[in-house]
Amino acid sequence: MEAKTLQSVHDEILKWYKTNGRKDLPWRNLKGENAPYGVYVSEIMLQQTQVATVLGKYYEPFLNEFPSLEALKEANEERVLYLWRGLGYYLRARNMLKTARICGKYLPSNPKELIKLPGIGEYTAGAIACFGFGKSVSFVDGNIKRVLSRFFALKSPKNNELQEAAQKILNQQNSFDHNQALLDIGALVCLPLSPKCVICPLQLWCKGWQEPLVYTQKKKITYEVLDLNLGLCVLDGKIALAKSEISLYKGLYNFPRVVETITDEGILSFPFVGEFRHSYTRYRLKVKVYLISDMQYLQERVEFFDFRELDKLPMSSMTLKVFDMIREKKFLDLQLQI
DNA sequence: TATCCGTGGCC
DNA sequence: TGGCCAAGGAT
Repeated sequence: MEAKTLQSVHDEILKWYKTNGRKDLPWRNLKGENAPYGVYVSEIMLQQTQVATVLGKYYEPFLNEFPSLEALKEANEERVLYLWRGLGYYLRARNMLKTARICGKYLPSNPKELIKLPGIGEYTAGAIACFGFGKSVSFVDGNIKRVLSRFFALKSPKNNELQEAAQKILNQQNSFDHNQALLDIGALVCLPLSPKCVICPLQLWCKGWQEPLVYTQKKKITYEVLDLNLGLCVLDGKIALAKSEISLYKGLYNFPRVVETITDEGILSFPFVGEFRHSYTRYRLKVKVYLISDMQYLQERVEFFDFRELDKLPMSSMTLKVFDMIREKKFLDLQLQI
């Protein structure tokens, strides 16, 4: 691309950004020495997660409780996971704590250093360097990948080709607005299935706009349906929960699974509390909850919690759904007072 | 390289 | 309603 053309591309991108870009994102308006930390928190939360979700319930409460990397460093893991309740991909939260403890007071500003930290990959390292430290660096996320693939007509491009494309089109004079503009164009204009090429500031130079779907083909997900039988076990007004030690929901408190016992009636003969559907990644769960009075029918080692302690524990959305269901059914009201 | 790791919202 | 998606990283 000629220098003159590139200049026009940069101008159009920034012009579009000034009138159409998202200026309301709190992590794009941070000042002072803690700006990199705020950007860091936002970038981790935004991994595979919608902006609206992060904005709604998670970003500000987290920054209020842990306003700096130094504050986060002193946190205990359960509290960090608690603030992550329902956000998903809980490894992110545990890795943030690890990173804070490794770094101490400040994050490094160099992408090559950032990427060595747990939970920070190629995209996040570049985004922190650019948005947090004002470095003139390029990076590629799902949005930018789509924009660049279409712009340069790259069919199933390899990672290094995308990185080179991003570097080639980077606006060194204003990388912050340029990169944020590319993210916004991807999110608002260059949509996966129905791109709005008519209003796109890049259409004049885009090599892929006439057949945009060619560049966004994805693998089909094979969903799997699973039954999950959980036990509601209450002793002396306390409820049994198991802290996960496997990668799924690691560090969170879950209802224990029930051992399968074959009876004449069917698989399980325990009193039935209720059921609901829940899905995660490629699994569709039908979750059934049974009342269990004998711990020997529980598959996991459990701890017992008073109902007053429950609201302080880190939990997944699935576990919160179990509590919602119990509450709705007025089940165990007397025993648990919930 | 492919799979695992969550969730809520959309149509 | 069910398939699909959204500012990825770790293994």
